[in-house]
Amino acid sequence: MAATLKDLSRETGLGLATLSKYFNGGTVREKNRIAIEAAVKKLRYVPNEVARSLKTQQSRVIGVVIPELSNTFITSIISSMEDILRRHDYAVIVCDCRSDAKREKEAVEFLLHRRVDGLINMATDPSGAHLKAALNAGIPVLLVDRLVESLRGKTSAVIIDNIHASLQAVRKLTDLGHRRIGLVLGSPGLYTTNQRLTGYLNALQEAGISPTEDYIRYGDYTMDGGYQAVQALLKLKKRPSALFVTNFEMTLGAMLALQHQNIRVPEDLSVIGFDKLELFGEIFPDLTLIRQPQLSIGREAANLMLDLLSSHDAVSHRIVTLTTELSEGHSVRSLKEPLP
Amino acid sequence: MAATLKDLSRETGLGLATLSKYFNGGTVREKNRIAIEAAVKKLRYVPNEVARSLKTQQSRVIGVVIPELSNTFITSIISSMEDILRRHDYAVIVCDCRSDAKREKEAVEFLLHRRVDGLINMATDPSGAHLKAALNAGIPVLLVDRLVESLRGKTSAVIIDNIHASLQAVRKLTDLGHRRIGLVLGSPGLYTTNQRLTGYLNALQEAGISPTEDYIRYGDYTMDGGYQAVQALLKLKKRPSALFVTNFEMTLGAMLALQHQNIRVPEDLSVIGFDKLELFGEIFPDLTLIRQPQLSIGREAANLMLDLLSSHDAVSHRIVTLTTELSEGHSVRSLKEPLP
DNA sequence: ACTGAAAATACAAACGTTTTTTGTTTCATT
DNA sequence: AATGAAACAAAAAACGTTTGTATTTTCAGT
Repeated sequence: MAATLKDLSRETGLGLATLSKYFNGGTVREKNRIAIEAAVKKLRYVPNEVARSLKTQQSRVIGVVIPELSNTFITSIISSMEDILRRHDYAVIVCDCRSDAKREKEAVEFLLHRRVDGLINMATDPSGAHLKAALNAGIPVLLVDRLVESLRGKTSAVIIDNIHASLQAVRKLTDLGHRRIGLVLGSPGLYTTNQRLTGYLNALQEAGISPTEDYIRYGDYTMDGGYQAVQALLKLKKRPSALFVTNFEMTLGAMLALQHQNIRVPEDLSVIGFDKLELFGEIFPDLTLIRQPQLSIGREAANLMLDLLSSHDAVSHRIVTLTTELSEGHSVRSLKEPLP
Repeated sequence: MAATLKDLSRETGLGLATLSKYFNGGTVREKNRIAIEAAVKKLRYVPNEVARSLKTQQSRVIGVVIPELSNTFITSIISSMEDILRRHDYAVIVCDCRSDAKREKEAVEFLLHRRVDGLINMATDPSGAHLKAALNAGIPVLLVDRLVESLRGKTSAVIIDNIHASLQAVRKLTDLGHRRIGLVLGSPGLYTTNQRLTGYLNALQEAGISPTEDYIRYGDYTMDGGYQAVQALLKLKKRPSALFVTNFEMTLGAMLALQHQNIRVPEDLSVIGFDKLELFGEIFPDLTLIRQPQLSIGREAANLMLDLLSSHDAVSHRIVTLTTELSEGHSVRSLKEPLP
């Protein structure tokens, strides 16, 4: 059906080598160029990337393994990543593993069979076991958003400065006189959970506050988890005067819980959230929150991967840390001034 | 680096054909099976899908071209699609064209170069020009969510019954005595826009109401568009008593506009929206709306594509139409009963 | 142990490129 | 007219599989 180089060769009378050279950016004589282009149009020739991949031993495909496709934080990262990679002629195969470690491992194996040139992973399995095969195969692995301890030094990564983000948020609260600060974290064990907890503890220490176990809650990074966590916090005898919620879904859940309990923000309770996303920004427009630069994360990841692919000099792994921004709304009040 | 069949052949003393047969589900002698499995483990052999693709002339890759990756309606379809396809050993390359017809065409070409076995497209360009190359190449094309008129009979499709969905919603309103019904549509020219308008007009006719041009607004399927459209509707001398908003983002925008204008739902205005999505359901929990079965759309699309791929009997194109559901909340009131 | 059929295997060609080698043509420069 | 470089042709090997044909092995039935 589809035309091949051989057909082109017959049509133009040129040799395979010349044609191959033409398609790979080499120079050919003007009249040959014209002949080739005419033949391409006539025979509707398109280069067969599969054959090319086999010969060059690179597929020009990047595998991306993520915990969840239906998550705007993740898709906006992927979107900006894919954009850049495709512009460099790399295709992206995305595998959604539904936050399931077994599926994640299968996805990595699936991608290795397909001989992807590189792997980008937002890790579900904190042990990193799923990535061993990829590292053995010698293909570059790039972690996004979550570091994997056991792979320190073996992979590159693009992350945000979680500790500082958390520190910054909580410091804001202590600066304004808050001493009872509730923290809503993701699932225990995850990299970002640990980091954001550390930042919180650092900020408390800085302010000379000793942490209260009851104020630290785990909400699984889901809206419902955030909702439950806040409900629990509100039931405490000594209620917190402020909340820091460490991802977007949980922030949404937290706000709903507060709304349902008729708690005013910031009069009754101060709140700092996480990840302003377009649509939701309009619903709770005045929230103070930590913003992650999703577009930059995607861009850095794509560029770093392209670097890794072009420099074969093996093991120069880089960890790119991006900074977050504290976007000030009106959901935090100072305890030092009385309410009007 | 990576082991090949030849290495396995050397290691086990078996021929290539035998090994190939083994990997493709054929039977080999017990002792050979054991030898092969040992060698696979020892040499860490993984089949090279690229070589396999070249030989078999199928890439086992499906290309998916969508207008926007950061859209939960779309990603939830893709998610369920990818799940099924991967289980059948098909990889999915997703190309986000940002609702740009030029990018869409480039994406299709990109995928054709990679010799995808099939193409799934939620079309941005209503003319369908971008798909010609794919049809010429003879690969199956499957449209999702949006039909392309010019391709009638040349592609399969999975859609919802837009006319009926719209009819059902608007009939609900007329049944309750509403006669001034505002309609917020997507971008002019899009398939779904036209269909949903038709359903609206049919319902009006059924109720003996002649349509008012002022009540029909285009909101581009964006939240902001919905917001603006509703604001314009509210400025009319004869305000509508009810609204039907035809996608999720616009429904959100509409609700915000109403909130900002202190319009009570349903006391002051009845509203029927579109596409309940998890997170938002909690924010406006009592909305009456049309629900699309995203998971089913994805599932049907995947299965239909698998069908198309296995049956080479060319031109048996099928259009699968799924039904929507009117999910009743409390955002619609009857004009036949006085307010309490 | 002998036969015959079925199962298992070996061999080689093919898929569509890239790349190397060897040798030829083209064409501007001296 | 001679020189040299760039462009070209032709042929062949290679990438790692699959597959058709031909050959060998296996083993039940005698």
